[in-house]
Amino acid sequence: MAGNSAESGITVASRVLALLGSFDPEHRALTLSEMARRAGLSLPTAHRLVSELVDWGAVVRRSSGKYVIGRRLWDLGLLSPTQSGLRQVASPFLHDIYGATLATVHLAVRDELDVLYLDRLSGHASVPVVSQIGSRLPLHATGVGKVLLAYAPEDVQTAVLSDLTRITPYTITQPGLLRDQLRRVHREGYATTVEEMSLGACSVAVPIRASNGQVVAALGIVVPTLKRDRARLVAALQVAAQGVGRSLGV
Amino acid sequence: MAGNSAESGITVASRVLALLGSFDPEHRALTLSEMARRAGLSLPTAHRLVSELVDWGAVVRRSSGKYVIGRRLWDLGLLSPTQSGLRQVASPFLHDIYGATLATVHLAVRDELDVLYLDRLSGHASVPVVSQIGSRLPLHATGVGKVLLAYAPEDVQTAVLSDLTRITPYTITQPGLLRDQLRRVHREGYATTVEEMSLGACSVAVPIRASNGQVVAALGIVVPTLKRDRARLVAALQVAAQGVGRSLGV
DNA sequence: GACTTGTCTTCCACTGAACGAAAGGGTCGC
DNA sequence: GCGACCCTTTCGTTCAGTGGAAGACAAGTC
Repeated sequence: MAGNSAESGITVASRVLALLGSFDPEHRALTLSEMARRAGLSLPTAHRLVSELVDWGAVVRRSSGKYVIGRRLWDLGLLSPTQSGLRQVASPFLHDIYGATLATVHLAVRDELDVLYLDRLSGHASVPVVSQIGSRLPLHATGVGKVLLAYAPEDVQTAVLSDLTRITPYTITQPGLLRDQLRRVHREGYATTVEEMSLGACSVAVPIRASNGQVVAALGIVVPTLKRDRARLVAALQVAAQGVGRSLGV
Repeated sequence: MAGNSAESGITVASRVLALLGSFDPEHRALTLSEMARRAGLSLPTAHRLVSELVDWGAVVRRSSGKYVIGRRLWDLGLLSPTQSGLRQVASPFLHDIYGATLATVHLAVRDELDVLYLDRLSGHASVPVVSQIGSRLPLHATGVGKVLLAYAPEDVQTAVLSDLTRITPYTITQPGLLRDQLRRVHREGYATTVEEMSLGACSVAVPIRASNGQVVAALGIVVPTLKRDRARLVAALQVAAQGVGRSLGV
């Protein structure tokens, strides 16, 4: 998880970015002192920079004593063409799947050694899942992750296989076993997990291919149990994935 | 639309922000020179700052010769608690509405003198609409806009009413007429538009109230025509809006 | 009441990071 | 060949940014 920053970087820009980087999904609201500490800056410096971020157009905002990410950054992020473009194209197909399965539906891409969730669609009665839009989870313990890993470059695969953290008792931690599964993903065109990420949740996922055949994302669902209807779920997913791929242009 | 920047601000932070601000929904991919020009910076300065943004964790990214907003900024923006929190709570209810109406569904808040779209949900066969998640539209020409305007402070209302830009031949540009409609929103609990934003599109919208009664957002749908079933649409929206409000906590 | 511990904010003298002019390369199209 | 775009690098000057120290306020604790 997390964990870059690294290189000192004595530039102002890097300090600004360090300040913004002090926010993460578990720390969405921070006091000035917390931000300064997490960013490794002196308090006066943090104060000045944060004030500029506030004065400008709501990049960060004060909310009941703490600082939070503001609207301006929210909509700036939405301009990211790859994330938002894919999301927008895929959106109607996600609803199709949701309509057909009533399961939690995920659209995800690989970001380095993690799954990055681009979209999540869940109803009132869906299985509780840990994923959130914008959050990252390990590649080896999720359905979409296994798909993305199966089509990832060799060096990514070896890197992931060399560090299979256990999350539940059912998480696959043996490299050989996982490699077998990845091969099967290639053969059968879909991946599954059974309580490997969270107890009581199973998942099925398929790749989304651009017109050139390249796997650019994955589409998956989370269900309470993988009963007999696995074939039906896979079929629904594949129809949607092909639809997304065709709409992608590239 | 748009349009702050204003105050020069000779600080580095402001330059970084100016560079990021050179992106907008119509300019999602820019060359270095374009960014420098739009941000009012010299080319070497822009080059250095942008390089830092790239070197750090993909705040911006090069994509086929141009620069685009990167993943890091995308997920930073998603940490914004107000936007994402509301979105997440409302999401299942949006699907309910979609299921009941098959129309394009909108979740929006007011941002200064504009509607800011937090979420949009549309199917394959929905009416084409201009809104995008993260985009802004005028308050006076959209269904959700009228709702948000009706519950906005007096000074916001007068500001908006004093500048009613015409968008289609049916856009309401007479302050008196719009004020009447706003009063009706209070009375009847919903707002409508008929081709006021784009030809061939009508809309219905209702307010979302937090537990304290405050209107915090609006929920709306876009349909081809407002036939007899207006009452049914309003009912579906109100059920969902109450559901969101109850789930909101505050 | 005074004392601790936590916020955030302001001041100010020193210094080194950021600036832009100018020049070096790359790649198009004509 | 030329011109018109891009992007990148170098380098000396200068001014913006830095952190120590101290002030201001609020919430506990004794």
